[in-house]
Amino acid sequence: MKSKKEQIFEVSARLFRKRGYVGTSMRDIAKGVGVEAASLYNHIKSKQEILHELLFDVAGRFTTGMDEISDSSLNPLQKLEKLISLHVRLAVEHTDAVSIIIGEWVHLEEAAKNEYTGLRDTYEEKFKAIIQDCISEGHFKQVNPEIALFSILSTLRWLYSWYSRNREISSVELEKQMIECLLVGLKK
Amino acid sequence: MKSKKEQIFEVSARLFRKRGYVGTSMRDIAKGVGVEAASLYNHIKSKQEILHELLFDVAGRFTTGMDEISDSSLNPLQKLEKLISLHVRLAVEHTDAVSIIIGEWVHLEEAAKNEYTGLRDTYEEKFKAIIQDCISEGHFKQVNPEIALFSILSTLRWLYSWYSRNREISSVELEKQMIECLLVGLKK
DNA sequence: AAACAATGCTAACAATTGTTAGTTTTGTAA
DNA sequence: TTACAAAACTAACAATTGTTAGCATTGTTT
Repeated sequence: MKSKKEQIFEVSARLFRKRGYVGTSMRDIAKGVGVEAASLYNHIKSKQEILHELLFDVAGRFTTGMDEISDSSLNPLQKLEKLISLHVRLAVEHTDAVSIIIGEWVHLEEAAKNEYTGLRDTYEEKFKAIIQDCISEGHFKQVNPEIALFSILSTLRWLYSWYSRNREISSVELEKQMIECLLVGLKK
Repeated sequence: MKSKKEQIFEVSARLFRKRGYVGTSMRDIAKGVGVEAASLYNHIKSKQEILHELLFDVAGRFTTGMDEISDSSLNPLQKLEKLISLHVRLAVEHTDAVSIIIGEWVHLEEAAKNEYTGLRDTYEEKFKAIIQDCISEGHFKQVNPEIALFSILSTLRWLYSWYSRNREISSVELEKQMIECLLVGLKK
């Protein structure tokens, strides 16, 4: 059974995704939970805390996943496949939270925002390093690694959006197709 | 010389991008323009009108561009290249507005929101048709066209964000690299 | 100079915001 | 049953929101 605090986070994630952080009032959240707005404060400290919790929880899952993959003994191409798998899994399991991490981090208060962008930059750096390894070890052509990173990452970031519109595809199939499109290429 | 109305749209685009539509007040916009909030209403009808104008202006540029390319006599692969070129150009020339089209359309009021999603769906359908032509005419492998569409489009949508962080690259070079990554593929 | 419209200003409005204080209800342990 | 803590409620707060009304200033046309 879910605790009230968890309920609040769940409802908030759904509403933040639909109307944004600023566009969602504490009274909206309260209504979703089935309680008066003031009662929320028996469980949480502030509205900002909700955003912070939602965002850093899923950010942590990404960075943990990245570290495991990055530190593994797989070859760089296999690492990329694992990263795609990570993104697919998190997009499927935490659709709303992933949506928020992408669109609503700007509404974190200054200190938390800096912390978040730091995490994100580190994540992107590690991602890029793996792509560069793919190039130097001869798996990839001599493409601009920045642009390859950007191309892959933006697709992975959008996964949550696409997945919520096309639930019928299995995540295994989705993963396979993503590898084909992103890593192998479309051209015959 | 820019009219006051154009100034308002310009400032609004910048602020909407930074803090979102709901997170930007009319007083914020007024300060950016150098005027009192009430004075804005000599030039515009409402805050919603600003969002509507910004959004549908750039949406129109996308649909016009798509129609020209779609109706042309180019082969489907050339059409895709033209589409990439279109997205690069609009991301460079209208960075803020493109950002808004992606993140803030949810704050359109109901009727306009439906109109917008209609435009977007049509756009995506035409995009997908071109990809399907690429497959059936033998330019592309037998990939899932939905996923190929999604992969390409999400990268193109994220262009504005990447471009604002990496201004030094020329848009010609950017375009070339995008074609390589998105259409040809990374694998050696 | 007189007349005019365009555009600015101040002041105010009703509604909504996040949050707090104080009190009552609920559920559990003694 | 009594006692106590958890969690709900009502009421209210100061601030901010988009917008309007009414008036002053500006610049242009007669």
